[in-house]
Amino acid sequence: MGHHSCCNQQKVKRGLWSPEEDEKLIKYITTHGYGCWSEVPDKAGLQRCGKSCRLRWINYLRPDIRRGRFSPEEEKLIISLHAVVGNRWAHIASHLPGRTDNEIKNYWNSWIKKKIRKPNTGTSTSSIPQYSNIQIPPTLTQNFNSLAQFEPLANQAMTNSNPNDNNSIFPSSPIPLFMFEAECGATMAKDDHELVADVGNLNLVDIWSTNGNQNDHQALSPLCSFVDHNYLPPLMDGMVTMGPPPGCIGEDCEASGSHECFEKNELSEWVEAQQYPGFFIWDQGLQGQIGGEDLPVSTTPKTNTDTSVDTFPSSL
DNA sequence: AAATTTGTCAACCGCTCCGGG
DNA sequence: CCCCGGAGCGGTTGACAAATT
Repeated sequence: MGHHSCCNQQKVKRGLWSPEEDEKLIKYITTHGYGCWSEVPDKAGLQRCGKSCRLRWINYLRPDIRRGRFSPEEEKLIISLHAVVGNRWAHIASHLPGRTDNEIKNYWNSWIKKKIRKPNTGTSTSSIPQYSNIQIPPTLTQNFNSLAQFEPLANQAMTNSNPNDNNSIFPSSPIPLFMFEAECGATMAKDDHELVADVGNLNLVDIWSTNGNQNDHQALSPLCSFVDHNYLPPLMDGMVTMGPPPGCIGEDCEASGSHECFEKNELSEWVEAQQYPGFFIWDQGLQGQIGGEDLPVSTTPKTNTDTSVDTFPSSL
């Protein structure tokens, strides 16, 4: 009869909500509150399934909803949180009062589409547009000058960032300082990401792995921690673009860019040789700046002829 | 100016988790 | 222990709007 399991009513309306339906739902919820969504349609006189009512209320009708464009601060928050927790929209939304996971997800998806529109050709040409004026959040710019400074925080991050724990507090940890994916998000397998955190000191270059292949990296990296991460944060002021570094360990390294990880010292040496202190530089145009030093992009020996300077939403 | 492509966004679908029986 | 139903989550769709050709 009903072609949908959650909708047992005779006539179940779907699609966009009419103002009249909204009014009914608002009236019902504001007077009765909600306990069981599946009984809301009946009691409110709506030809909808409970799930649809819940979604409508949560995403659009509840009084504390915040509408309109994301503020620059909100956008920055989303970007930095997403860099850490990946597509955990509800988690990100919990840091933005009045915003919903759906809204943030939509925003990110259209934003990301811009970012990865041009397919990655496998050369060092970045398909990632360069954005300006994005402030790196304070937790990402802290400088660490010694392992002794860094290690307690890393341990804390490890302790608190159980990938199986939805309530992991990883985002509020001072770790990571900054992370990058080994490859362009456009071509990367979702669960095969490698992240590198540079703590502003070449001795402390470390490899971070997503939970896709964490075991591989755990053995190599004493400070390894796990984050769920799908896409890079955008390039920021002072970031540079270069080809993949040498010294990659692993057979598919050449072909795929850098699917395997680097020995700590090899990567450190290589980074040092680039004469860009404060940076580490990574595969295929994805690299970053640590510690707030702005090196002009023009100093980059760039092989990059990228002209796709997509504009970041104007409010930034 | 019409047709086509691209973008936006609310809503849907299927899945997992969890708690009660 | 399993089964069931509801809540919540994230990927995806599709209607409509906007942009482009």
